Amino acid sequence: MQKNLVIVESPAKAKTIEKFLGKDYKVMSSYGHIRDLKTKEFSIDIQHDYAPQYVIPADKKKLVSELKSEAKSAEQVWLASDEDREGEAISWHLYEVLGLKPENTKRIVFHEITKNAILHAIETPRDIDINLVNAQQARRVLDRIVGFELSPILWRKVKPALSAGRVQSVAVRLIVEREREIHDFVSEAAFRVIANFILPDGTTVLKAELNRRLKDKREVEAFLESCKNATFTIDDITTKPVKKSPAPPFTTSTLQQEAARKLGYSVSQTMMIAQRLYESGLITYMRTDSVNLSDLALGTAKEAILETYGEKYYKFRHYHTKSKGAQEAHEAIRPTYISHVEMGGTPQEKRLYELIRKRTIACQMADAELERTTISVGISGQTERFVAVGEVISFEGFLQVYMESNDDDGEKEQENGLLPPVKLHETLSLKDIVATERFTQRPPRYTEASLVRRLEELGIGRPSTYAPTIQTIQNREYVVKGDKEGTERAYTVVSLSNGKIRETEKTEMVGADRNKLMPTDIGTVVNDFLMEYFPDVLDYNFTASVEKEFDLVAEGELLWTKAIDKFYKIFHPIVEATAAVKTEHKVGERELGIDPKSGNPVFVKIGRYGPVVQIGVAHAEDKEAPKPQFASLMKGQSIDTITLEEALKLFDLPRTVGEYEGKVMVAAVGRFGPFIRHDGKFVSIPKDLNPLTITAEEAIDLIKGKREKDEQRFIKKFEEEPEMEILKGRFGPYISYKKANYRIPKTVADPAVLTLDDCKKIIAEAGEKTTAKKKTARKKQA
DNA sequence: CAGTGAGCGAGCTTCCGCTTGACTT
Repeated sequence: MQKNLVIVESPAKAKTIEKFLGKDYKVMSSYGHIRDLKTKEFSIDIQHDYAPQYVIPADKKKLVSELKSEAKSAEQVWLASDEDREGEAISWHLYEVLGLKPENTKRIVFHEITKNAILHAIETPRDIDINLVNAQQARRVLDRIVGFELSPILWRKVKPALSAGRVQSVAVRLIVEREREIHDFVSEAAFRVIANFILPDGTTVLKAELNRRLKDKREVEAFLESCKNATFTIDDITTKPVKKSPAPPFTTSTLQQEAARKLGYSVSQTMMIAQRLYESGLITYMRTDSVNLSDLALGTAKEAILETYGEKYYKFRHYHTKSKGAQEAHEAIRPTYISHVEMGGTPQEKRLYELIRKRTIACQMADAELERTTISVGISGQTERFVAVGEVISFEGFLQVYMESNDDDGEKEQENGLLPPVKLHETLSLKDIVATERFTQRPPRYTEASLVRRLEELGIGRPSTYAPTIQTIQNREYVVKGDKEGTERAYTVVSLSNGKIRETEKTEMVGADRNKLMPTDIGTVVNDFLMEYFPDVLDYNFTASVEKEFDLVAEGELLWTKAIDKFYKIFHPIVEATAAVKTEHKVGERELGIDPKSGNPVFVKIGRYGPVVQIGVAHAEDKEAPKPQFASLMKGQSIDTITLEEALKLFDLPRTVGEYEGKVMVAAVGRFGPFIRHDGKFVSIPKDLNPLTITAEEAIDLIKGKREKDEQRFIKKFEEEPEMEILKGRFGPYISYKKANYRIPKTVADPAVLTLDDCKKIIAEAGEKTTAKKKTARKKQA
């Protein structure tokens, strides 16, 4: 017999709120949305004003029936989902699905999870805001139309199972365009000139840089020549105070960026760890775009700062969320209790918690004060000067606790440290001058985190979707996260020392990248295709402009169906027209030339299974005609750059490498990369070897190596039961029996002592579990 | 730190945003 039922979005929230409200209230969670469009069908009735067909997903049925029965027996139902568009829609769906009545249903919102805030919310209920709900429906329907009309075009024109959408397609575009910028980038060289002077004391060195870079070697030589007999005098010393302010508290996107820079976590790793911290009650909600801090948090941060650092270090700061229509449904990401320093958990969790705690405290601390000193060294007879800049921290302020990192992975500018004491008009003696050829930097490739930052700047995607979007564009093989080897570049160093000018050639590695996002052939082809036919959807401002429409809907000034209709009337005809274009050649196809052996044309294109070379064309009607030949491109090759010669070489595979133990060895490229087949067994060919050039000796070494490794995998075999094996795997020892694998219980200290009967027992015990698991695994795949 | 190892004619595939789950053999 419950008097009141409160429904919130997340179970962790439900737990805390229940404590505040006492025994007259039962608090349950909807676990996000409880109803959505069907997953496999279009589910929008275009003819009838875009009516959406909503269903309750299978995994929500049980929850919904529980909510329904609780709602029935409650005197009053309180819908307490978040205050934003999605939250309002969740409340509305609950209202509809649970069959709630207006007289005993109330909609409440609160901005922080404290007793006072919740009690206040209960005292000031309102009704469901149907305009806000309609803005959400418009957003949902638009995304479905875009996704489900564009994707099938890609299946027909490019490759099956591809996808396109308002968010993911722009993410891919950013990466494709950045790669083109990098490709087209021409670096410019200039000489950076650094002098080392000796102060009058005869020992102290002052390092200073010329106030401009010199164009070329001739200019450098002329300049150095002119310095040979010049005098160097300190002609100016200025000192001015500089202030630095702390960064605002974490949102999802800034947390992802800082955790990547400072801790090296991937975007999804950060979210998983943050989720655990949230569930343990250590931090506030981790999916938020708000930089707002509750009064309680501001108060405890103040206390912590006063106690640890003193009054001088404290400064009250209030941060405002930039996005218009400020949906301060959540707070910034912060520790639940700022006084809480030590915590249990894994080292990863500890490090992320510490990062969040420090950032939160720092944002309420005083500015750091620095003194920047600039020393100018004049050169007799010249207008150029050498300049030395040094910074001294006069008051640490927030830097005591936390300093935000930046992305630059370019060349490190010299640290501005402390400068030696000097006097104005002092004459310095020259130790040496070194002019080093430096090049302008190409634009950087995106990391996961910097892509998230860019998407957020464009207003595309939400905190809950950044990580999944990055996953999707990689799953579709539009983008790969990987390393790029650098290239060697020569540069010149010209120096003046002991009155002599010397020139040396040096080399450096440039352009190497680790863990960066790069487009694949598929990503590039799909992007170019979409850019050609659907530039409006791919426009960086598309989301912003439809959001403006949704805002009008939310304010009740525009019918949501009108907003959708306006878009659909323009969009759908293009879809129809594009689908109707019969192309003989696939999108992105390129002719390389003629195969000298057969005289047939050679193409590269995106095939059913990825990039492929094709010789000859198919003749569907003529069964006698020779079929075209196919060969997949190898890793590192691209349909944009592959030459006819390279393409024809691919047809040399599979290739017989030689014989070993009386059996042939064949090199080929399979689904998982290049391999050697020998005696019915497969061995992968490592990166540094090529299946086109691998020798018999190298292949035999690989086979031997593989055999050795296989031996080490076995912990135990049983003669009486050859199908039973104990093996070493990635997750520890396991039993393999009749092609199925079984985990060894943790109670077994040494798996090598297990007998055949022990193994059979383990299998029998695990038997029921595994069959159940397999069923769910299959469901997931379907 | 394992396992896998083709094809280019069906079938099925797909969106974005809200939320955790049951578990790695």
